Amino acid sequence: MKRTQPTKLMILDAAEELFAESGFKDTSLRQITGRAGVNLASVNYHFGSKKELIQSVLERYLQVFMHRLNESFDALMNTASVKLHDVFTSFVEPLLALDEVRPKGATVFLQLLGRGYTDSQGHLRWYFATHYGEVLEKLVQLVKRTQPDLPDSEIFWRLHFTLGTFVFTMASSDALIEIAETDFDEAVSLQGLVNHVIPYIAAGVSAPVVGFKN
Amino acid sequence: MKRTQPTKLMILDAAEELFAESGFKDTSLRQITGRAGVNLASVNYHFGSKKELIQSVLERYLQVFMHRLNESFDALMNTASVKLHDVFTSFVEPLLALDEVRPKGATVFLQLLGRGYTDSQGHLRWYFATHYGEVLEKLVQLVKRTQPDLPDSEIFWRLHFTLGTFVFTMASSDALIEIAETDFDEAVSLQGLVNHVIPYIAAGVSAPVVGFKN
DNA sequence: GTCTATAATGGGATAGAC
DNA sequence: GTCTATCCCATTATAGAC
Repeated sequence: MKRTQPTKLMILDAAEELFAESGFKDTSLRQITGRAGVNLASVNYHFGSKKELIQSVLERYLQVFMHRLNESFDALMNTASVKLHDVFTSFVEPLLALDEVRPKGATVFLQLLGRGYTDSQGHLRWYFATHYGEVLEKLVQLVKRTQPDLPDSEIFWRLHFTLGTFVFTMASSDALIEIAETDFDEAVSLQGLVNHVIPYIAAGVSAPVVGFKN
Repeated sequence: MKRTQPTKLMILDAAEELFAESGFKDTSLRQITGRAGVNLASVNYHFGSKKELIQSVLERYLQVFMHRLNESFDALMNTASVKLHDVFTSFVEPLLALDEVRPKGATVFLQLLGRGYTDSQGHLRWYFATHYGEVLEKLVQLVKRTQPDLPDSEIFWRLHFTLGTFVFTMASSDALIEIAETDFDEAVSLQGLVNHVIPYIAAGVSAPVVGFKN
């Protein structure tokens, strides 16, 4: 009853907060162990290196999120008429489920995602493709079904635009929510922010196709 | 005739390349002076500190870009019927003008913008608001004119989503263009990428307004 | 203005006692 | 598993000769 938490968990919890706030490179092991109240050397004992610590932090969320997202997609693929809005809405439940992994889990995860994408030069993209390619493929199939006239390459572009919208928005969600509060008297939660962004990206992905000059 | 270039310029040119590639934090003064072929100490002599060097690199582009963008907006505001698509298209000319500042200037500028927004925790957002608030205000006015039914707060949200789409896309433009090349046999230039993204963001901003739960 | 040399700091990682 | 002490490295920045 007096035990607080295993050191390994304390490190993970402190690390993810700091990573989300300041990015991976700008967070030192000394800051992490300081906040966690554990010894500096314990990071290397439990994780081997800072790099592996970063991976562990991300994986704790990715496992839960991707598993649930996969199930959401499966359910949707067995549905008669799928709307694009439904495809993006199926991200919501898996995302909010992360609040059970950790307090503020959904927010932190999205911020980490943003950090991972911009800090580490495509490393995360490669990790996604190799570890969760199957889930991503289902996403493409679902979008394809709702937008049968969209060429494959255009789906590729628009899903990447969407990723950018989402990741950037969530990486700066704290600032955005604060501005909305002070400038527009709107008290917005993370869920509310997601509700705002879904119509935006759904409209973008389903925009009419025009002739392009590349 | 034998003079290559002033040291100060050599530093700026080398710095912006490395910053765009790897971010501000991940680029050391040693890398910069190494590529520029100048002495390490000259950075502090000419710029005072790394921080001021970063500012100088950004300002060289921002001055040109914002000045031209302001003119584009002025021209548009004197036009009878403005379409949303026109508003976003008015970013194109000021952007491409940056290729005259430096080779690959437009690409580099957009990548720097992405870096600045994600690396430095809202510092750049504040800089924008204080130095170029007038131009941003014109943007809001123009969008308002094309979307009279959109509440102010919704314009705020959607313009930030748009910023995210744009910045993220451009920060990873190299990777995206390479993927399009290998996976879809599409040879896309930066201009082509911009052409792809404009319909997406225009559709997002003009999406129908729905009732929200915040 | 440019150079060498070096100060001052902070980073990740580890050896070895407990 | 945990701690102290330390190593080794890279960084930014500066002092001072030229």
